[in-house]
Amino acid sequence: MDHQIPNTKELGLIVRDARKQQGLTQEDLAGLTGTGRRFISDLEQGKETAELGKVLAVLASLGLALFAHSKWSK
Amino acid sequence: MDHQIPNTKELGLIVRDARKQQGLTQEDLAGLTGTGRRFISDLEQGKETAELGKVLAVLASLGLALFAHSKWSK
DNA sequence: CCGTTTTGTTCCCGTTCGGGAACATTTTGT
DNA sequence: ACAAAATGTTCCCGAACGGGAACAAAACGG
Repeated sequence: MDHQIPNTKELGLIVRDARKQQGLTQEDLAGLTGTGRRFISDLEQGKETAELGKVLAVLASLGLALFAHSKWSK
Repeated sequence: MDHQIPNTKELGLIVRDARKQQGLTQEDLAGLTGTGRRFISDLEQGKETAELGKVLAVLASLGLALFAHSKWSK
């Protein structure tokens, strides 16, 4: 299933859904990605200033692949 | 055209390509997104710690839509 | 070629991240 | 309803972001 990511709030929801679907707690996910529970909480709340690298790590841990689709494309 | 984004380096390349395709300088893009030229340069170089919200703003300015695709999906 | 433009990199510096821990609140299960 | 677990939130604090400006190097065009 594909989710568009227009903003950080939306991303937060996606992360939360994926995490719950896999029966993980925030603490579990934090452990898997080498971050802290605070970071996961902030991310799920849509914090704008979360660091990109860690966000990608979290997504990867959840088995979520990111794609950029160009409208103009080519 | 779709690009996968496994890490920040890859994202940097995607941003740069899209920017050039549209004939924009880093300064132009920085202006469009309300950031600084330094941020754009860092981003294109794959800086891990770039702030998520600004990254999304840059992608939007370039007409790039982001998608999360779940492997397990459903 | 050589001047112009673009980009990479460094500096200063105010602001903020995010880890860890503690506490409050909410959610969950029985 | 109640205890336990999970999550939200605050604090302390070292580390680093990123804007702006300046300079060097690289890319580009005529």
